[in-house]
Amino acid sequence: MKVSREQVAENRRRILAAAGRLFRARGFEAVTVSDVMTAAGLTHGGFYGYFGSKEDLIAAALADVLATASPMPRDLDRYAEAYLSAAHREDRAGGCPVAALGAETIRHSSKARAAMTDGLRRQIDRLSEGAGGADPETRRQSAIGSWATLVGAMVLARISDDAKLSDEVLAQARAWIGRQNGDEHNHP
Amino acid sequence: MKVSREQVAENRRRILAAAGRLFRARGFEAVTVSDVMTAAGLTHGGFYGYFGSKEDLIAAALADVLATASPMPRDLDRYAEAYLSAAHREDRAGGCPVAALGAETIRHSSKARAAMTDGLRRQIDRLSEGAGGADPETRRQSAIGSWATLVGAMVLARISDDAKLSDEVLAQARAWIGRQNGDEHNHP
DNA sequence: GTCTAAACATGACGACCGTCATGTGATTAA
DNA sequence: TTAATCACATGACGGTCGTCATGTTTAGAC
Repeated sequence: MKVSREQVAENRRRILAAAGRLFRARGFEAVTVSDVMTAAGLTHGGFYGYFGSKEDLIAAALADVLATASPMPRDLDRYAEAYLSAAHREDRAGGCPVAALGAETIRHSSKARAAMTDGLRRQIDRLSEGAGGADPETRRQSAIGSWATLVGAMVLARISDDAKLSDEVLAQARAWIGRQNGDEHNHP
Repeated sequence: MKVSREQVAENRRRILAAAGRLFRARGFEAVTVSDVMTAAGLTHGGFYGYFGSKEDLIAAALADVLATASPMPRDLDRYAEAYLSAAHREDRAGGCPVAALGAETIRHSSKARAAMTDGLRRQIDRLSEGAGGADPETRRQSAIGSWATLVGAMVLARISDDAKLSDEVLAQARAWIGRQNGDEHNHP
């Protein structure tokens, strides 16, 4: 049962996409190689024709998800509004890989960690462009501070089993970021 | 081989302490019941005299760690300085359980999640006391925004395999929080 | 059209984990 | 001092997971 070249390419894409979603939803360790292959429409045996090990898949899936980042809105406030939404909080499988898997990545391969670090660098650069202020160093500070706030607020909002508290965390974090940016413009 | 009443109490304390450290260091799933019992100086068989299941242990260990929070410094800036330190970044096993396990807790028992939510509520209250500003609602916003920034910055700093970038994340997040508090005092 | 190599399904393997049954020896209450 | 209880060690059980060997089928080259 050989398969066409295009089919192979699409299978690889499907495996990566399935792994990316499953890992974000359940974490690296709770997802089985068999789970990923089944979700990709295959059986577990073919896996090792695509990746050398589960650890390799983790690194590849992370790099894949991080490569296709969401488009950057005009400014940081718009980005925060979209990121800190209830829809994003509910959609772990399709949401930010840093908020879902950031804390777990440290314990895996150096390639997985390198992929995350690369994503962090690119995200800081992207957010710097959308930050207010003339001084590049100030914009970089806003980018790092805002990104930390966004990731942390999403983790906290997902922790809370009290919907009211969870909503408040999202709203207050949005306001907190807005307060920073607003202050920026008002400064001499 | 019975054991004295005090020994039982100390064993329980040792099991919880070992579980708290191991979970923070390796995550819930990578830690074995046997690992915890060995670290507590016992063998795996006695575990089910103390807890009904591993899931129960997770909830109890989380509640235990969250109950003994670090003392609140005078103001939010001092707290951020201590939290966003290189020492804390390195000490996963003894550090903040939210930064280490927050994202994973969602996938476990409702008791574990409730313990985390309770910890979040208490932390917001604690940080509100150290926040600047006269208006209680503004102080609460500073507490939530700062806490999100602290947790997120620690996650990001631990992700980076580039020490320079990791240090910068900690420093910029500290400055970002300080900018908020500083602005606060200067406002009319 | 034939041959070959490759992709995937099936199935099996060793290892490990959570859990529980049983035995044993010390503690505590009488 | 003795009897009954209880905490823990030992060991075993299903179940599951990552990985690999093998067989089967078909795409692609000649």
